[in-house]
Amino acid sequence: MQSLYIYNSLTRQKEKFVPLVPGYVGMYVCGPTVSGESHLGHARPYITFDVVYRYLQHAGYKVRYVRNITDAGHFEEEGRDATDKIAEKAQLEKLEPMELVQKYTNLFHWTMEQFNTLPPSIEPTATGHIIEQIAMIEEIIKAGYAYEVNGSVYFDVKKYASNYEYGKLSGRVIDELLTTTRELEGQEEKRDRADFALWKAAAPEHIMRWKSPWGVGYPGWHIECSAMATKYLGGQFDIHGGGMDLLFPHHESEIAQSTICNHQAPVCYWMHNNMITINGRKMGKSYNNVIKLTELFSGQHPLLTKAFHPMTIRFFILQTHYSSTLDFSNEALLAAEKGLKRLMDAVESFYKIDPILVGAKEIGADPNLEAKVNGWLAQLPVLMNDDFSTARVLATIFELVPVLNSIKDGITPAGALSASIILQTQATLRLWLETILGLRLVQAADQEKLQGVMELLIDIRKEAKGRRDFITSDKIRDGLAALGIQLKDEKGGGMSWTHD
RNA sequence: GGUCCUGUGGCCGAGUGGCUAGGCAGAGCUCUGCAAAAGCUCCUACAGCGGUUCGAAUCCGCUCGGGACCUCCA
Repeated sequence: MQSLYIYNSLTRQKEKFVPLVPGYVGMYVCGPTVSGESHLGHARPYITFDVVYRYLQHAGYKVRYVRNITDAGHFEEEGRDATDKIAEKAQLEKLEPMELVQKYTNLFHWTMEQFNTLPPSIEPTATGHIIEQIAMIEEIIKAGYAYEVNGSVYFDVKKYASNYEYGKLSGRVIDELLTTTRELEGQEEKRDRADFALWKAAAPEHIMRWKSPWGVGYPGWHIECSAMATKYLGGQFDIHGGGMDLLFPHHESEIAQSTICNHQAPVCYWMHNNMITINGRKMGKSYNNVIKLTELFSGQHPLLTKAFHPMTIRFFILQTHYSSTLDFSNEALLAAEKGLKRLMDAVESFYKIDPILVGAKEIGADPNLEAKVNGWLAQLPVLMNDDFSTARVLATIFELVPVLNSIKDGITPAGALSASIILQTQATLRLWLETILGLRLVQAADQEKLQGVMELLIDIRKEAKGRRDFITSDKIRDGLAALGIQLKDEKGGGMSWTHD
């Protein structure tokens, strides 16, 4: 297998992927904050890194994939209102904080299943790692890179920057950060405006609170990822993923914290997915333009004309390279839906072809076509190794679609391809579409009864057509169409069907 | 204001200096009781202006447009 190249945000170039320990990969991806429902934008990193996870496994690596659940809550804005986001919402909904967190965690898991993403190896929660976070903060203080004020602890960015590179990942210039004139409230405690909180003292009414060496409070914004990544992946690990919007300050600060505690740069390859936009603007809370995933699945949103299947969304996302912005629109989703259906229909009927039954020989009759097919199949790993180019992988698979359909329809003679190439193509398509890209083909296992019913109806329709009783045959076809099942006459009198 | 990304045909989107991306939509043809599906064919674009080069969507510069981050954000 050729080498995998990954675009590393840290070095701003594609680099050959070499794991720290041969055969093993440690990967950390920033997970959801479970204080509310996930929207389309959140789906992108989880699907992107699901494919990365799948591909690394396919490449033979034993991967430990860690994706956290942020359930301790981030702060609306430093000091403006020391209310934990989760605590605030909980009061509105009259729920216990942990009850709220559980509700949205469950919903998140359900959504991930809909998308057919594999569960991570470890899914640690922030609240379950308060001890580790406190220990890490203590270490940073001991090392002299943090200071305590009134029960809160802040990271000393200026000091860190004098010995290490702060801003390397995000391209920030430390002096600019230090001299920015913009005023934020509640900064009095900090020695410098670029400093960030490691631990915050909790106001009396604050619901989520833990005891610490500095008094009762709650962990700061960035420390959970450093603590959990270190615990499960070690002081240095291979891949860290997340959205581009986390580059600064979140990941930059994560590097700083971990570097102090572990005495090395924590991550070898930083990967960042780009944003999903809507009308050219980032989809995000702050812009008030989000479409929740449940709205997408149900079609209940003013911008949507119908419900969209999770696989359509997965396909839609994979049709673009993860590092490009992806513009959402109802129209774009409709196009993705149609394309996916055409692809899957072609592939599914091709899977049913038995090379022996169709009379394929050991040597194909059309060497040209064979060469083309082989060429496309061989191209797939090459494209994927080029920084996970799922868009080009899909485009290449689409090249095969006319060939597959034409074999199915008997337009291309059965023996054009050799039996072994037919088998190999079937296996390769399954591998890429299902195992690597995670596009689930068959809807459900309850298809058996439906299959039987359909065979019966097809029999009746064939008989009717035989007597040129088109009233009956059309009734069957139209009736099924009304139920969302499309019956298609094929050459030679056969019939096949698909449904939405 | 600072840092960075980006501008591709009706729409979405790949594109490593030279060879057709692909999808959706549209047009024609074939097949067909009709239909649907499918196959074949057509639609060949790279914001603008300069420059480098035998040759640029692809490199450089400028102009114009769009966006992201700098604050919670996938």
